[in-house]
Amino acid sequence: VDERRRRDATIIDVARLSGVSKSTVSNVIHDTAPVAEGKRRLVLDAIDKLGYRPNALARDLKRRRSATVGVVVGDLADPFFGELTKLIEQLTARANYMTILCDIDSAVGTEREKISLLLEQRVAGILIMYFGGDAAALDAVERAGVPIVGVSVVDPRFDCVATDDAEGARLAVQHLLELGHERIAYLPSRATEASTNAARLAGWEQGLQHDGLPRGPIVTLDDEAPDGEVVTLASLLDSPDRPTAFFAGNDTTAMRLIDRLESAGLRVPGDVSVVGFDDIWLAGLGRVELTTLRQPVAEIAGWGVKRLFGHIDGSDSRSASQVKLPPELVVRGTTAPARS
Amino acid sequence: VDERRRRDATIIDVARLSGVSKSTVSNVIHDTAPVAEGKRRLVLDAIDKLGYRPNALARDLKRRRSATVGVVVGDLADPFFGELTKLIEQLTARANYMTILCDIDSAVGTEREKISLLLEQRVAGILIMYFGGDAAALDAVERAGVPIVGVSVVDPRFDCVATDDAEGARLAVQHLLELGHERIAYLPSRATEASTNAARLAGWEQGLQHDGLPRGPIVTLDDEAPDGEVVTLASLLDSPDRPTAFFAGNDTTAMRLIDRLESAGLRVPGDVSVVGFDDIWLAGLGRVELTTLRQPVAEIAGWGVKRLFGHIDGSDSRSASQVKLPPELVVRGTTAPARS
DNA sequence: GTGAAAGCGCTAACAG
DNA sequence: CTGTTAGCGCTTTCAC
Repeated sequence: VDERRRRDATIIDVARLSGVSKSTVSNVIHDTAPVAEGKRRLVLDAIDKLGYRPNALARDLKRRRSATVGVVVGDLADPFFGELTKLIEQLTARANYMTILCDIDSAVGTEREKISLLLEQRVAGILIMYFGGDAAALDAVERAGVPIVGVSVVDPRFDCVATDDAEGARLAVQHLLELGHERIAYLPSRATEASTNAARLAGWEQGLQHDGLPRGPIVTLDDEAPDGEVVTLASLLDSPDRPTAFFAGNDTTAMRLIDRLESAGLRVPGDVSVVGFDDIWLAGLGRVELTTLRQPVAEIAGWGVKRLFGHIDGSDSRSASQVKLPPELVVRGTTAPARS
Repeated sequence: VDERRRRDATIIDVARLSGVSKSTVSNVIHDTAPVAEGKRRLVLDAIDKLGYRPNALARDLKRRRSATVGVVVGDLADPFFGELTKLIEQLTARANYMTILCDIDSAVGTEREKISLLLEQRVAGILIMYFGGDAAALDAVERAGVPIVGVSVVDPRFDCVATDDAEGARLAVQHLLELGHERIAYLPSRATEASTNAARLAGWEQGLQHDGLPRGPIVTLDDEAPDGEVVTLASLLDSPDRPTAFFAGNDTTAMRLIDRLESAGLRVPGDVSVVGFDDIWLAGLGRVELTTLRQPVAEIAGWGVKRLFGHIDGSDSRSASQVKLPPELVVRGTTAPARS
């Protein structure tokens, strides 16, 4: 006997047991029309007795919209995205929607397919924290008429809410310049999405230009063959004009960098200064004391979810617009004056 | 004109456009029966032309089972659970299932309700990383015949796969004893679930007993009124017989503890030793160098998902059994010999 | 090989 | 107030 194939109680079972019709049951469940008190009790009892639980699949099929939203994240293991995802899930739950999770692992490969699956599930909307840039995926979403909003991501093709990354980078550079640094490198992060990294890179360039300084190198921690203008950290350390400061694309990258620097015998911030981005909770620990740019993560999540639901219930317009929230420079112990 | 309410193309549209019946379309989509090559092409073309995407809601309703699993987590913002969740999502996706996420925020309050919603979605199974102990919630799952497996959680009422927490705690204590510590406190973590904390606590007690040593205090970082035998860290620091070592319930708690200790002027490991649990990636950083117990997180995720699918496809028996994976002591820089 | 038909469980008119 | 009815989009026998 396959116990699992036992059929769940349906609304019809409830109707039968309580001696009313399906509609009446539906009415007492959703309070969608007044029901005589006697029958209401009967129905409630029957529901209880049968352990009846409405079938969301059937409901959503009928309503032609589901109460789920898709959440696409680049790397859940990064504490910043863990926190952001957590907040999003909470806000979404509060709106009585469930969250379908997709971790893209910062790889473009699975993007199209995963989004396609989300669409098959008929999600009411998509919150995307990492966009690899697959135009076909976006087209599909568009054609399906499913609203999508970028959270901590910026792309002109859809609504976005993110920290003002360029501004943050400018603040970082400015801070470093004020400390007398002149050779400032940039270290993009892997978990962070391309456009975000690009914006931070642009801010870094601008900050430098503003002072008429040459752009420092773009660095990677990976020792694999660096492509293009990217340079490995290892190759930099021995260089005579090694940067005196690094601006990292996010906090975890910054922490990794510091680790590398220190195990190469350099002191932070004595020999080299480092500033991160995100201000994850760990950045504030006494042993880390990372100077960084705080992202207003709760606001980002709040805005993102709010805008998505604005689109879902049609109260919001369809035009793609960008909300940029200001980052805040948090000066801690990984930056110090440049040695002259 | 409400663009969003435009109906998606259905299988009937495809059938009409390609001049065949629904069944044939279904057959070419699922390759469930041979279809003449000519018709097959026609159908494929029509699908492409219409941008047809099967409706998972309808499919699942008909099949009476959905291709989703519910994932319940206590605190996604904790890096350990972020990573575990990520792994679970990947494995689940590989099995062509989608993941519905529920963050319980380590609060029992929402547990019953969230699980109920998962059941309404007719998830094929539930993976639970945090169980507050709500028996009614469990009953409901049971009655619905939905398989549930605990991941990094142990409870006799369902299948579980977790690190051998007691063993880990014993190893921690043993390590500390070997270093000459005699007053060893335990600091449970908040993100971690009660039974897990209990197991670690039990292991800690056992380890101590084994050497005939008295149990040290159970400590909390919160300065709110501690209940029962729990004592605040603050009250301990001034005490003449302050512990010389702490065993923390997880790495983030350990890192918080170190922070507190150090800002109170104590040196770690000079004055007091600390060992964590989990071995999250950050624990290995040069600045942290946390001595901890490594959980085999990939194995846990792998086993958990595997067992869940074993139940889903009926190949696994229904009896609740516990899989315990061995932790590994990783000695780093937060433990040192006790000062005599 | 292919199509017709019977639902899956529920909602939403619409009558009474 | 309450019941009847007509689907939502798809899978799955079962004939032809």
